[in-house]
Formats: sequence, C-alpha cells, structure tokens
Amino acid sequence: MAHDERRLEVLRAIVQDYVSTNDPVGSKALSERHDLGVSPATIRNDMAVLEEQGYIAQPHTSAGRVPTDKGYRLFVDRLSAVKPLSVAERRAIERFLDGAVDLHDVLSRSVRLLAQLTRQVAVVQYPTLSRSAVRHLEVVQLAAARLMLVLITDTGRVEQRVVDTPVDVDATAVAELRTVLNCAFVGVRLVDAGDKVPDLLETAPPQLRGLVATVSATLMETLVEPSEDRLVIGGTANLARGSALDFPGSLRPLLEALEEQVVVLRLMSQVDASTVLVRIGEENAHEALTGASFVSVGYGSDDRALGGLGVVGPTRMDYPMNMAAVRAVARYVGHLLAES
Amino acid sequence: MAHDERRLEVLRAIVQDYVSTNDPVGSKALSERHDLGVSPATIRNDMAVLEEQGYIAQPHTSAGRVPTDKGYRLFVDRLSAVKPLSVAERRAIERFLDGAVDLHDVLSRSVRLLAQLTRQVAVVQYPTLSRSAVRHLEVVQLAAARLMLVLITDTGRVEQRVVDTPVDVDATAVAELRTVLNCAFVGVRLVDAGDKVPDLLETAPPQLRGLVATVSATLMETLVEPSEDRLVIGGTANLARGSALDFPGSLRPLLEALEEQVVVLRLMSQVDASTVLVRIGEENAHEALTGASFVSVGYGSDDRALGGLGVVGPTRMDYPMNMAAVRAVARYVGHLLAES
DNA sequence: GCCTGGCACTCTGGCTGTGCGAGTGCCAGT
DNA sequence: ACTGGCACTCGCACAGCCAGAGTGCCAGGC
Repeated sequence: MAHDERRLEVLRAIVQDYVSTNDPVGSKALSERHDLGVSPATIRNDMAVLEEQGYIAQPHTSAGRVPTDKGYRLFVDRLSAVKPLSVAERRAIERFLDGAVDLHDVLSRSVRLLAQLTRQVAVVQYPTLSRSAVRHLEVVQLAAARLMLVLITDTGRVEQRVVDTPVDVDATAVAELRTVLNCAFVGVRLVDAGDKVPDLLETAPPQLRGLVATVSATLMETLVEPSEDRLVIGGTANLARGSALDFPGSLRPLLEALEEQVVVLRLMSQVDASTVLVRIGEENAHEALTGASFVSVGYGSDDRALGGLGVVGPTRMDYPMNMAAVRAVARYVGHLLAES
Repeated sequence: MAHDERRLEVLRAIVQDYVSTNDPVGSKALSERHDLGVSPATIRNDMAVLEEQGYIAQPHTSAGRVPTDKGYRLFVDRLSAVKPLSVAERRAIERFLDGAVDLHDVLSRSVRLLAQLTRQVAVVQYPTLSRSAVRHLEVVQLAAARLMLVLITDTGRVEQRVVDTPVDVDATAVAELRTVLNCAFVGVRLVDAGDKVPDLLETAPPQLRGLVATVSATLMETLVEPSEDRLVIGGTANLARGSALDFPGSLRPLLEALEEQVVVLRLMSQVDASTVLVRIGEENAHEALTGASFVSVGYGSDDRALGGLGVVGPTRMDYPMNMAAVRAVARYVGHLLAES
C-alpha cells in the first residue's frame, strides 16, 4: 500500500528534521522541506495516524510533533541506511590512532576521537580480562616475604597485585616460580586459567608447592574477579552543549550514571563485534538514562569481542552518523590490538 | 584599630553567609545572623569601604553584596581556620581506601572519596614518572624481533612499550638483557636514569651492546617524556548541582578544560606536599576557569611530592572544608603509597 | 476513496506594565 | 563614631495581552 509507505516516509522526515533543528516539526514545515508530493493537510492526517500508533507525540497541543522512543526505534531498524564515513574521516581516524604507544594510549585516543567525531559522550571499555589470554607473568620480589605479581595479557593489559608470603622467599625460588607460572599459563585464556591451578599444584616441584599455593590464590582473585572491567570516558563536555533542551531535568543523573560505570558496563556486556547495538531512551530501563540513547559495538578480531565501545547522547541524535563512527573506530581499534 | 578588625569580621561573615545561602547578603541579614554588635547602618558603612577596596561587589544596585575573588583570597589567607575533619570522616577515609589492590585502585578510590567528601569535582594525578624510581624492569619476548619492555616504579606505576629490534633475538640474550637492565636501573630515579645509559653501553657485554642501544632509546622515551602525566577525574556530576547559579554561561568550557587535562596538570606541577594551594577564580588565568576555584596539595612521603590531588569547584565554595578534606586524603594516599 | 483548501480553535512564548520588597546611601542627631 | 530615619533605585514576580504556529475537522474536487 502506497499509503503506509508514505507514512513511513513522513516519519523519516520528522526524525531527520527534528534531529537537525531541535524544533518540534509541523505539517507545513515538513511539506516545504521535503518532496512528499502531498499537501500539509494530508500530512496532518498521516501524522495523526502515526501519533495514534505511538511513533510520534506532541509536547503541547499546537506544537509540532516529536518522535517517540518507539519512533526512533522504527527509524533505526527500517528507515536508516548506515552512511559510510567520508575518506577524510577515515584518514582522520588513522592519523589519530596511529602512533599510540600502549593500550592505555590506544583507548584514550579512541575515546577522544570518538567524542570529537560524534560530538557525544564516548565510552571505551578495556579489553575484558576473562576473554584475554596470558602473555606473560612476572614475579618481582619487593621484600623477603613480599612479592609482586604482574600479569600481562595479549591485549596489552597489565594487572599487578602484591602478595605477602607466610615465609621468606629466596631469589632462586622466585626465579623458579616465574618459570613454573609462565610454563603453565602463557597462552591460556584467563577464563580457563582457574582449571589449571590444581594441575599446577601437583606438577610443581615439591619445594615450591607452598609458594605456588599462596600465589595462585591471589592470581585467581585477579583473574576471575571480573569486577575490574574498566572504562574510559570522554567528551562529557558535549553533554553541556544543548543540555537544557536535550536533558530535561539536568544532566546530573546522567553524569552520575556514567561515573558509576556499572550501568554502562552492563550494556557493554551485551555487545558483539558484528552488529551495532542501539538502545533508545526507555529501552535502557534505567531512570537516569531516560532521554538518552546508547550506540555501541564490540571491538576485537572477528571471532571474539575483546570489549565494547560506544557513545551516549540524547535520543535526539543522528543515529546513522553515530553508528557509522562507532563501527569504524571499533574496527580500527580491533586491528590495532590484534597486531600488537 | 578596632575599626579595621570589625571590617574584616564583616567580610568573613559575608563570605560564610554567601557560601551557605548562595544569596547576595545584605546589611540587615548580616546583623541578624551574626553578633557584630553594631547596627545595620554601621555595617553598611563598612561594606561601602570593603566594596571600594574591591573585596566585595554588588551584582545589581540594591541587591546584597557578594565576595569578589580578592575577597575570597583575603578570607582564605587571613580569616579561615582549617577545620579538622570529624572522627567519622577520618574513619570513612580509611575504610574507603583500605583494601585497594593496586595503584589504579588507590587513585580511583581517592577520587571517588574526595568527590563524595567535598561534593566537588575531584582530580588526582598519577605519581609523576620523573620523581619515581625504578623498581623493576621486565623484558618480554613477543616475537623473534619484537620485545616488550615493562617498567615498574616504586610508586606502583606500570609502563609498557613495544620495541622492534633490527635483528632476531634469542632467549638467553633476553635473559641477559633483563639482568643488565635491572642491575643498572633498579633503585634509580627516573630523572637520573638518562645519565646512566652511556655507562651502560660501555659496561654491557659486547654481544649485548646493539640490543641495549635499541632498547635504551625506547626506554629514554618512556622515562624522559613527561607527557604521560595522567589524571583521574571524578565527581563531575557535582558540577551540575547548582550549575545555573554557579557557572553563569554553561559548564561546558569547564568540562572541556578538565578533559584537556593540560590546564590541571600545569596547576598540579606547582603543588607541594606541605601546604594546600588555593587558586581562586581569575587567579587561574584561564578563561574556562573563571568562576572556578582550585584547591590542591601534593601527596607523597614527606620529602618529595609524588603527585598532586585536589578539587575544582565554584569560587563560592566552602574553602576550609575543602582544604581539610584535600589535605586529609593526600596524607592518607601518601602513606598508602609509601608502604606498598 | 483519497487528497486538498479553508476555517475555527487552542495553546505557548514573548512583551509590557505594575507593584512590592530588598537593599542602599546619605544625613542629621546623639 | 555610631545610629535611626528617609528617600531612592532596581530587580523580580505576576498578570494580562497579542501574535504566531499548529492542529482537527469538514466540505468539496479529482
């Protein structure tokens, strides 16, 4: 039916206009700015139907219409083509990210880049420990009965813990411990490392068993506890751009939620590397994120997502652009981490 | 002269009232809320003088008076006693910071703590690399001609760099390199490490010289470049509390300045561990910080400041409270880092 | 049956004018 | 040197009003 089709076209036009102007859009303005081939009156009828179906709403009687969350959802699912980035933008990404010296550098550059590209708040998750593998384990002796354990993952993360041992340890024991640990764990996914500990206790030379037992307790704690999934956040200044308009009350709850991290981390955990995940307004099921949308995707080599990254902004955002930017940056970060 | 003294008393009263109520304070309100022993009319005369001297100003004719930056300065320098924290607060600090497992954990807990305590934006600097000493240097072989260098400082910072070598390296060379580097650098302040490199080149076994040369170039870069002085920032949500009132335009410039980090780092570089540094409004000589004050202090064992921490808030802040909190947290962080 | 132009209606936002209250500065008196 | 009194100045809040934008509905045309 040409009928329904035009109605969708009207919805698309409303979303586009509203996103770019930030004014509720009326039937007259619509017919002027878009070639819908029908008069404002007809558009009004369509709008009435769209409103009844819950895709748009009017803030006040006699103001224009505004897309609802449901309207944005339809737009994202059916009406928007992901627009490819311009060559200049691609080049900017490369220029910006090349030359990063370590993991933290890669991630903090990414966050700045993403914030700049999208003019939204950018969020980048550190590679999840559980999905990384051990590249190296280092044991440093700090004192007679105090060791420092340094874990280096294949994604470049470095984690350290201090361990107090019940008895003094001598230098050769430290060296042996290092060898034993590395033989046992290098190349092993952290998620599988737990299973290896019992074996290790059996196969280790007798004189090391006590030490290994002490150390592996701490190790397990470091590896298994996924609590420390860290986030880098940037571009919060972008929130204060159209603030009063976009976030009704204040942006405080949103800023708080971002700092809490836990909300964002939960979202990130649902992400995979192949499709861009969009959460719109109420869909986030979190009070502070009312009025906010979340565009995210996993990064990592094709088979497994090491972590996620994305942007947070008002529901009134340019979805195609944000989705494109997020995906492009994620791809590039994935490559960078794969080759280092 | 009892005259001048009372005038200062009036200024103090104005600052206190204004900070707590956020309303310009008038002569009548002053005489009611404080025991100044004189009538409003007299206070008016004093206020006229204070205004002439530039300590206070009135936003509009016939509104009360508001302290100027100069007024706050005088208040901080001469009129305020640093109020000691309550026992409960001290205990809260301990409870909050104990149990931190590594450097990042200590600092991010501190930032949260400080933000909560002061209800301002909190800023904590990572221990400056140049003032730290080498605890351990680790060399990990990633591939035949690719090494990873891991630097661990006595403050718990870990820095890593990947080095590509011109020729393949074998495992024994890696082990020797590790030994050589550690013998040479462990315990050395990073700021002094540069001088050691030439010696190292001479004393190293001949077959290692090439490798040492390659590696030390990267090493120098890591050590000397102080670019990577990192910051942890938290509590930005507190900016959005009284926002409209405290930061006239919007908080965007302030948020941008905080994310830039460079402005804050410059301030941090002036900090030492013994005195709390307060920068008020215009004193910051940075446009974005107009209307903002900065309270900071160095942390570290007594002799040297490892880094700085502080809070940023509106000039209209409770200086004594903030100064006390900042100092207390800095002390505690200093202890924690010293003993680890 | 769908689209269109016209019309009456509603509601918000901005503008103006007014009165009130808060606060000041000055002056004369103690 | 301090105090009480007084006239004056503004900003703010409130009410009333007007204009503009946008809608819904209806009757007529293709």
